[in-house]
Amino acid sequence: MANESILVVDDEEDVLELVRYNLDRSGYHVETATSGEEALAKARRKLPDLVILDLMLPGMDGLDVCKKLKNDAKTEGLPIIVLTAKSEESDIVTGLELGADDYVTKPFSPKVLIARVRRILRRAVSRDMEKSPIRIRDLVMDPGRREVLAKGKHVNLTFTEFNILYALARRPGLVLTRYQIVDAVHGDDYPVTDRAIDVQIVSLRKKLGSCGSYIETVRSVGYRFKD
Amino acid sequence: MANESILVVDDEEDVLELVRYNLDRSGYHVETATSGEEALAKARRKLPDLVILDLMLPGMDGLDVCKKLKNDAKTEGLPIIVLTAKSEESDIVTGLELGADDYVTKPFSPKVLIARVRRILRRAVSRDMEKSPIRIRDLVMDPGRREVLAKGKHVNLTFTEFNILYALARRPGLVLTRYQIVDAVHGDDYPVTDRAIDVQIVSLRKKLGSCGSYIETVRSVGYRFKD
DNA sequence: AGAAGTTTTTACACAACCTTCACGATATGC
DNA sequence: GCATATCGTGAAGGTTGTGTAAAAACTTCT
Repeated sequence: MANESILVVDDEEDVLELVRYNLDRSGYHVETATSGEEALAKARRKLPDLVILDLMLPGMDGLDVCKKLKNDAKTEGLPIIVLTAKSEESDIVTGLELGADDYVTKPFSPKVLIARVRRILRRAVSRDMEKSPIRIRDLVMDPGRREVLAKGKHVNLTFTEFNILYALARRPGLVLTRYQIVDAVHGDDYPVTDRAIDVQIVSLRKKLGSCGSYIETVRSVGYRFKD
Repeated sequence: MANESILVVDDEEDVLELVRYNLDRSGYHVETATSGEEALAKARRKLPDLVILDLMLPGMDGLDVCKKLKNDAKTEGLPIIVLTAKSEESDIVTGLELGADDYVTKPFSPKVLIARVRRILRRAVSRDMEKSPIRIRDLVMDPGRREVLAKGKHVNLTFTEFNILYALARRPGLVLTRYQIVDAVHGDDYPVTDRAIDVQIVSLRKKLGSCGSYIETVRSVGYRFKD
């Protein structure tokens, strides 16, 4: 896989180095910027896959950078992780409202940062994947439109139902455990009982009518889409 | 299902009880310790699958425990979740640098804790999974799909049958005792009579048809997959 | 804040499964 | 070839996992 590039924006040199070192070690390509202006310029010139943005910047504020990135058509889809001191809680909220995807509070552990980076990038990748519709026998799923057709008839699924079906239908034959399904729907370590999945499966099968039997139960393991 | 054992270390009795109650309910086996020394002793005596460690301990500090666990060859691979009060942020970082795998800040919700526990434990398990299919003569096993083909024909195996066959087929020619097989299927110390294996073997051979003869009996030792 | 819709938990029945048991079959050592 | 330990096998019983409905807990919208 082409290794993703990450733009890190912070005015403190040592933070920059710490982050660069760790991301490097995890196989990412790192660009840096020490001011908001530089960050915007670099982001526009060579679109990175992710921006890690300190909110405390000299001159142009981190929140402004965030806003500008989200307002530019070219960079609006760019995921942003906001870096902030614990005390600036309100900034976190503002940041997230402005479109940041996640935040990490200083002081942060490299491990946590890397984990967040991975999660965000994984999400981005799967967003790309979601472009091409899936067609299996008489079931069609269009991830872009979030639309499902079973035997040509439109089926109305909820958010969770759609995601579960998509996770299964994307890799027919592959068995997913209930917790893998939870991950696919809500991201890592979302706290639910596994029985929640069963309930969703029931209503999925019901809504899908005769296509409902495409979802197979693999006893004491999980579920799979019939191949 | 093999239930994992978790060692919980905290000096406050009520925290201990809260954690125990919730982990119990989720099907884990819980051991407890109220001091660092006790924790180290118990961890070494009977290796748990995971340690939940409060950093605030009387006597030996939680960080020391963490360090000691990571320095002992026997326990270095042991995943650790660190429990800590919100205010001790710097300890979290230190903890993670010392090799802790995750942290939860007090006060914590049981749900979140359980989710973290699951994630950590799952990591260990799923490393085994996602393996490539095995092909021996006219038998094919795909662990990701939990699918078996004998002479090109699909064979429907139960959870236990599949696991036994997989354990044997993974190392053709190697003899496994009945208890090694039990371990492979249910994890350590699962209480069954060894005759239970025989019964499973019978139905396996029956279902596999002519491929059934690939499973050889090694009298007074166990079974093996014919090489 | 209330309502509508969605998701999760809870509880229970039922079916599938695993283990045990009992006894016959088969191998092994003498 | 006989005695003995070990294995094969069918049936019974207990355990576990799943389907399902209904209630509780969240969300979102008004």
